[in-house]
Amino acid sequence: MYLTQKSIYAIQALIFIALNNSGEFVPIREISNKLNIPFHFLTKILQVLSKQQIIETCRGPSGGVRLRQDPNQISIEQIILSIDGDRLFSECILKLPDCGNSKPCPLHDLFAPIREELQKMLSNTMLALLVKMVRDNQVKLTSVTQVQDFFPGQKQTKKPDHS
Amino acid sequence: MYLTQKSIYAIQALIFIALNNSGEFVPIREISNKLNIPFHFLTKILQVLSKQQIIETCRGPSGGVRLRQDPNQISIEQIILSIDGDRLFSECILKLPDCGNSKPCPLHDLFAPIREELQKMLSNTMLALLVKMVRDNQVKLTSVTQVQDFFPGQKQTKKPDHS
DNA sequence: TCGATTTCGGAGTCTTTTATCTTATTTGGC
DNA sequence: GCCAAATAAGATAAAAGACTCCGAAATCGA
Repeated sequence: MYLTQKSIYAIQALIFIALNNSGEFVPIREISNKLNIPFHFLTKILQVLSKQQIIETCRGPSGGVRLRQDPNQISIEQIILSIDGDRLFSECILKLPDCGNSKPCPLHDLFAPIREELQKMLSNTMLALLVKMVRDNQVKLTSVTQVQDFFPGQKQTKKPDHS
Repeated sequence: MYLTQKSIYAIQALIFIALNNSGEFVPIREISNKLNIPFHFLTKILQVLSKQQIIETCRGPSGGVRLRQDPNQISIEQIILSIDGDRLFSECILKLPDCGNSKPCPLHDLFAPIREELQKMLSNTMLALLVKMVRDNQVKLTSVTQVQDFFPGQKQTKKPDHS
């Protein structure tokens, strides 16, 4: 309703990448498997984040992706803007093409403060905070997974990959 | 981004119907023409609003639709709920199926107050208020139309209908 | 250098939402 | 009773969003 599936995947993936932020590249396939995100779809999302300088990629064996910026510097707003553009923050609620302050739609003025607050919240929320919450097990990143499952415990039940 | 096209059309149509709230039935074709809403699509939306007791319909010559409730009693929230259900107010931002207060998603707690405020605003905003704003020409209902155009002024340039 | 592994990028498919078409059914007036 | 005007409802089509496939390019290790 608020975010596209792309943005959702982008946020989840970046949290996962930041969790493994040891300087090594995380293979996209691993992200896809652990978070249950369709592999090829994720690939394209990460390509966008790469062009936006949020992550960097490396091909070949032991390649993958890693953060290019400090997770304390990456806001959730920035992620959403990279993937969805600014529709969430600026498009008219009733989709009137020229809705603005001079001749707004009936909901414009009522909505404006709320979406402003939303944008403020998202621009003040840094990736690092969400990562901390996941790491402390206060929140979950997927419907079934616990943090422990993200890290090389032992016998990884090999799931069929989502290619 | 926030509302589906159906909800948007529903809100616009109800404002238009309330503008013509003289006790007579407003033909759906007229709403469709004046607001540039696809006729058959609008028909189905209004059928839902009819089942929800928000409007009543009448077939046959000089038939159409009219409000069943006082526009002061119809909230925008109610319209959205009728058409889209409560997804806007309750569905997890990251679409985690079991995101709740016990084990939420990373954005749950940050989003909660904002969407609560959104719901409060929409439940406090009554159709009558939006109607007044349109009537007073403070806001516009479609991208091009002025209030005067809604009422039988004179030579109506007959547009091709959107069937 | 070769082969395996991984991302890149273009094209194509599937699914959901939005919109259209067609055939009833109801209603009112003559 | 019949015709015209309107909504009701089901089937179909188009557009957008979500997802897949495949060949190419880069990289690493043997």
